Amino acid sequence: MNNPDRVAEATRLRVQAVIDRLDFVPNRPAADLRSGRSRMVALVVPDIANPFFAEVARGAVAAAAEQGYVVVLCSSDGDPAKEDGYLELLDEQRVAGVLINPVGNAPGRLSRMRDHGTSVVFVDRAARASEFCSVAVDDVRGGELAAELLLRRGARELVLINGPLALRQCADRRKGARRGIERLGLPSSTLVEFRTLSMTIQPGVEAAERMLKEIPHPRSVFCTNDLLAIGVTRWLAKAGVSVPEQVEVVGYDDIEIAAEAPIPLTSIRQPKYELGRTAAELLVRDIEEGPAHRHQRVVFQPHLVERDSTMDATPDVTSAHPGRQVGVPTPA
Amino acid sequence: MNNPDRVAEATRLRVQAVIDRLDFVPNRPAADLRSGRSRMVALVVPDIANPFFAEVARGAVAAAAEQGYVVVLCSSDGDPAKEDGYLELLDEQRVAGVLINPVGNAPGRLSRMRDHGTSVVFVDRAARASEFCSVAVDDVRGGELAAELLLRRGARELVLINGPLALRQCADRRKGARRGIERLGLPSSTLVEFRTLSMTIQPGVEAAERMLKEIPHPRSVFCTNDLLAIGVTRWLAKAGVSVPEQVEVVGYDDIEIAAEAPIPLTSIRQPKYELGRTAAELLVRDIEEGPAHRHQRVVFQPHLVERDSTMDATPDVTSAHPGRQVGVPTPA
DNA sequence: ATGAAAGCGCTAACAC
DNA sequence: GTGTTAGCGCTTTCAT
Repeated sequence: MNNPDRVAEATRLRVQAVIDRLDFVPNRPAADLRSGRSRMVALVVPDIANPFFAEVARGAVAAAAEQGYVVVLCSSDGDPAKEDGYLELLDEQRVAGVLINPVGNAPGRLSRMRDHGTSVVFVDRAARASEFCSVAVDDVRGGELAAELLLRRGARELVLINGPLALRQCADRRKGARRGIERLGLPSSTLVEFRTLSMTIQPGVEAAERMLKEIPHPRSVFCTNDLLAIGVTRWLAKAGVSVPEQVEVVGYDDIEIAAEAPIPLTSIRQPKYELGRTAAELLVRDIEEGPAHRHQRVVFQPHLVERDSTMDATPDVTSAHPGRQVGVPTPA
Repeated sequence: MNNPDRVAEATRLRVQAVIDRLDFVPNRPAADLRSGRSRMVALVVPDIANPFFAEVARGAVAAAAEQGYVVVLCSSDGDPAKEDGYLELLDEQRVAGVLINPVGNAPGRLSRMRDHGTSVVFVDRAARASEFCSVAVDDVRGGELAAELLLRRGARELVLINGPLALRQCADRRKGARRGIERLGLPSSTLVEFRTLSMTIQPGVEAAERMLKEIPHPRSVFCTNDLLAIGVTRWLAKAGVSVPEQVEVVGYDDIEIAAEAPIPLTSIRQPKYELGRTAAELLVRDIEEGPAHRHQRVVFQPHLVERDSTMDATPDVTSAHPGRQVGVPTPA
């Protein structure tokens, strides 16, 4: 049945007939038990409904499917206890591997699972290459891209609307903005930062209000995510400041509504799908190469999507609604 | 090990010590194979990243967890072939049950799976009660709620911005609007419908443009989803028509950005989480009751969430930002 | 209260 | 090319 070509045609047909008649469905867990192999892997993320992870999941599922693997989706709700519960479950289920964006200090359990023979790949989080494979996106470079775009016309200040620095993304994107400023030979005082407690629309509105009190005529604002940016543009509109003529605004993440906002938003896009694909490919390699496998770190480059919230850098090209992509994703 | 109380304390401790020392993890598939039972169920939906299904999933996962079951998430991407692939996989994995919002004509395979002993519950889609359990939301009632709200001030026309009637939701919500009009003793010509090909922001913008050409001074607009409504309000703003003073607008689904829109949107909320919970509860009942199980249909009632895009029906109550809920969810 | 034995559905290794 | 066999890790039953 599993090697249809190694069997006489007549027998094959006879078997097939019986399969159809009895409506036979093979018992996969039994097969896996016997063969000691499984083609099931898991993706564990804080929130599968988050567009970022949803797209990562698509990529991972597609790549896994190509290699004959299936992916089960686990959403830990950002709760370390739930995450650990899922990992325990997956361990018991004897999945062949796990793709994970850990929220808790999962490494302990993950190390044990790996010692059991379960492959592990970190997603959107760099891991020590000696321990696990990992795929991530270069957030520092993303911040740099935003800063370079905003400062290209000679603005003397760059406002950064940022979330909690405890989030690696926020810290990295700020570092990138700083680096961009440095590269252009501007003083570090060019960067003026306003911090929010959470990264949603309303805090963005409030941050913009604070900003205008301190800096009545900002030229350029970099928000470390799109929701903040939408909040900022909303307040600017209310205050009668026109975007992009008076202020240019750049967001981050390129979520779906960035293109659909009242003023379509220039943003930094992360290669989410590719992130998922690559993670799954690494995982399958890890699984199939066994102990011989050498872990590796892959870092993707983000790229700029220019829309109406910034002015055309190259006025001879029409800014299309879906956004022109500048730069190319580069696995490193 | 599975009945720690039926064993001498000393032995229990000795066993536990060995478990810890060897880092032993029980093999669940092997246990299931032997016992012929499984506590794994699946949720198959067109798009797990869709906020509606994401919330359904949360409810289902929570309810299942309470009963000791785990839920694996499958996103069929609205592709009948992928859906069927997942069902085949789940059949082979010998899951105990399946929660499904079918996109293809899955009933054939589902009937076979049920005959194999796999329980099946339809989600957000009524099933013939003789075949499967099902949970759904009353979209007709939702349309009626919207129409009643919009017509309460004596408007003589109700504009309906609707998607393709091929979608049951669109057809049902329209039917509800009609029923509302009828209830109020108004002529059926009160309803003026504009149709879009898809239910996103841009088609909403375009529909609003068409609407204003035909009806220069609409009083009330009901959009059969929130994205259409956001598009509509965007065009109205551009055209200088004020919401809600000149036109009241009601959306549907109460997605997250409905509350975050420039004009927070009045919408119809569906009890998504409860839908998932109830579906999972029915599924577990089906699984555990075995062949004795009687299938049942559960229908939830949607409710109105009033925000700034409609005027206060009861001016003495402050319209809070998160929205006042009118009406109570009612399993029927 | 504990141990021994059978067997769930399948695959791999071997003989025919 | 085809049939036979042992055994994956566990639960269940039965004997001690």
